[in-house]
Parts: sequence; C-alpha cells; structure tokens
Amino acid sequence: MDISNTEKNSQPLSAGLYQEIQKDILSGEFESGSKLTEAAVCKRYGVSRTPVREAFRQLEADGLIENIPNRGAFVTGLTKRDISDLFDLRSLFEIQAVEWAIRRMDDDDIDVLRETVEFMEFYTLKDDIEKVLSFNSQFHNTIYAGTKDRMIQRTLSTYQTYLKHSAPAKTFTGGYLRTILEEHKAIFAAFENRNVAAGRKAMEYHMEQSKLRRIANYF
Amino acid sequence: MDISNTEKNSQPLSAGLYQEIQKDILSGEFESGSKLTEAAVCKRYGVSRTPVREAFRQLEADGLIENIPNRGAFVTGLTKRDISDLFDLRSLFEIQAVEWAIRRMDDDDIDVLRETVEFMEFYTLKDDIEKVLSFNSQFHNTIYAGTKDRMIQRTLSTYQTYLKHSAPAKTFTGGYLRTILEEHKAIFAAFENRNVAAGRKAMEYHMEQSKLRRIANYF
DNA sequence: ATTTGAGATATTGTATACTATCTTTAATAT
DNA sequence: ATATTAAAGATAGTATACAATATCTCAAAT
Repeated sequence: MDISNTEKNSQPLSAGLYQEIQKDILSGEFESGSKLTEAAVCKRYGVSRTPVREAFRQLEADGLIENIPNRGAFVTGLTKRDISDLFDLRSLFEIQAVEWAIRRMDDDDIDVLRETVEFMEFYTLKDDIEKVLSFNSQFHNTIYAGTKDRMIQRTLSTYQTYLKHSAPAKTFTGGYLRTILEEHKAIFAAFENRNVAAGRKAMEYHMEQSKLRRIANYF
Repeated sequence: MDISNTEKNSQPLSAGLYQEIQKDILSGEFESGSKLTEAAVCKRYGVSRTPVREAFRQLEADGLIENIPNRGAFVTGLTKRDISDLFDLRSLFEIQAVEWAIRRMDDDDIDVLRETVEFMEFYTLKDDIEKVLSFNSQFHNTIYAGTKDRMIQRTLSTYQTYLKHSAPAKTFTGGYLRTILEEHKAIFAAFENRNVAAGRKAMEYHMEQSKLRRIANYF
C-alpha cells in the first residue's frame, strides 16, 4: 500500500504515516499488544525507516504505542473502559472550552460558528451523514480554536480523533441526525447570547447524550 | 554540550534530547517564536540529525514547537495565560483522577501512596525542599497511575512537567512546605477512607491554593 | 529606487549504510 | 535430557549521503 500524497499537497511522509497507523490502531487493524516492526511498516507503506521512526515517536507521544528501547514498538490500543473514560475526560474539557470560547471569541469568530451550524442543518435536512459528521467535527474544532488556548485545543482534537476512529461512525449516527442538530443549535444559542452558564449546560447535555448514543450502539 | 547518558543507562539519544529541549523551551532559554534549526541543535548537543528530528516530532506532539513542512520548527513557548489556563485544566483532571483512583486503587496501591506522604512529611520536617518537591510529584503520579487510565496519566504528567519547569520551583515553594504537606495529607485521608467526595474537595482546594501560590510569586 | 528572476546557498525530507543491542539457534557440557 | 553459552541472525539506534524545497544574493529590467 502506498501513502497517497494526493495532488501537489506535500506533507512529509511521516505525517501521512502517522495518520494511517493511528487509524489502523484505533480501528483494530493492528491488534493491541502486537509488535510494530519498523521493517514491516516500511514494507506495508513503501517508505524507508526514517519517516516510519518519526511517525512512531508521534504515536508514542499520543500513547498509542509503547516503545521499549532496543526492543521495538508495541501497540497499545484502547479498551472499552479507555473509551468510556475518554468520553468523561472529553466532557470535562468540552465544557471548559465552551466557557473560555464564549468569553474569548469575537463576533467574527461567532459568525464562523454560526455558519458551521447552518451547514449542519442544511446537510441534516438532506440526510447527508458524511457531511454532517464533517461539520460536526468542525463545529467543535471552532470552539476549541475559540478558547485561544493551544493545550486544550490539542488535547481535545486528539480525543476527538480517538473517539471518531474507534467506532464506525455511520452505523449509529444516522438515526440521530436531527437530535444531534438540536443539541448543537442549543450550544450555539448560548454563544450568540454570550451566556456561559447556558453554554456549559448545553454542552454537558450534548456530551452525556453522545456517550449514551455510543454505548447504546457499540458496547 | 553533551547529553549525559550517565553510567550504562542506555536510553535512545532522542529521549534525552526531548527532555533537554523541553526544559530549554519551558525555562525560556529558547525564545518563543524563534526557529529551531536542526543543524544548530545537532551542534549544541553533539549528535546527528536523526535523533534530533525524532525529538522534534515528540515536542511537536506536545505542542511545544510548531513544524512547518520544508521550513522548519518554531518554538511555541507558554504565555502567562497559557500557564493560568493550564492550572485550570490540570485542576479539572486532578479532581477526576482522584475520583477514579479512589474507586480503582487496591489496598497495596494505597500503601504506596501512604509511604509517599510519609516521606513528604519526613523531608518537610528536615526542610529539604528538593526532596519534598520530588515526593510531591511522586504523590500525584501515584494517583495518576491509580486511575488505571493511560490517557489521563499521560495528559496530567505532561501538564505537571510544564508547570514544574515553567517556574523556578524553589523560589516559592520553600515558605509553604508545611501548608503543602497538610493539603496532601487531607487528600490522602480521603483515599484511606475511600471517600470520593472528600477526595475531590481536598484536591480542588489543593489545586486552588497551588495556583494562588504560583500567581503570588511569579506573575 | 524598486522589482524580478536566475543562480547560489542553506535547510529540510528521505534513503541508505553502519553500529549496537537483542533474540534465536545450535553445539557443548553436565 | 537439560542447561549453558557462543555464534549467527534480526532488529533497533545513529550517522551520513543524497534529493527536494526554500531562502538569499545580486544583477538586470522597468
């Protein structure tokens, strides 16, 4: 298999590898506990060891593999409890993010958020799951950016990626499209009114429901 | 300068580099926004580019540098608000960690925690700041481990490192040794009694006070 | 004087070569 | 037969060589 550096987009090989391997670990393709040999990964993706090793260092920082010096890298997948815990941690941070973002976003930032919700609504009515999911992510990412805090942005983006890849999204999102839209609209309303307390409440509810939806369909 | 791989301890060069560069960024030695040239780092630490690049990937995952393809790595230090935010995020997680740890630690785990507190008390009475700080870190790390959750462990360890290195600890810890000890004893008491609510309260108080102590002495 | 662009230089990205360490294998001694 | 150990093979760690891209320099054109 080859890493497709589509078009003239030119990111380093290690970046593409990082995403691919991450996906393969989260989706369970690479089993938890199994060894990730550099040579094997090189062969699988058709690249040399240098970018592979660099991708390994990133995966290690994420906690997705464990590296034992001179022995190699071992996959550390996510257990069901890891995922459950992740929902709880994410909730804590998302609620804090809403507070900071409401306090720190300017009117232009909020317009961007408004647009995202409108796109979500548009595609919800067209039942385009793929697009709704994409704007769902974008909605949350816009809030993260609105905190103007790199640490929470980074942590939440990572968590979001983990939760997204660790379940086949389309299998369970479909039936809830309208519900999910309403939850996001409630959150956005709090931004428009600059109402921190309402925002926290709305996000807390959204997080609770997200976890319940996942548990109902996946566990 | 050379990376001292003391004795026969043999971790990869990239690991030592990672810690060194992290320290140099957090302490302000490498200015925020400045460029980290691979060649310059190689020369400074006397190693080749391979381990340097691997350390860069880890620092990038931490958000301590930003990498722009084909342009290089730029330092992204922590602003005062970043640090203030970090205290708040850490607080959220530490409180959650206490809850999980109280629920998940077995009696042996708690004995380890007890011993840590006893060492803290011993060195507090001897006014040995260095040692107290060390066991302080160990106390928190034991709680992180007690959560049995890799994600929160990893995130909190990172935050702890950032906050520790981003201020000259000894300048302000000295006067509070006994106060800090009491706060830790209160937290530990909750573990002994397996009292989640009390644990959360005690940790919340400890976090509040930590932030206040830092702000009083650093900002 | 400012702008443009070709060539030179510097820096990053990737592959390969070399070294160190670990693991396996197999031959020997008990 | 089991345990021990030495040699061979495999794999990770590091350095270097080469390729691609970006940046700089400076002369020529406007």
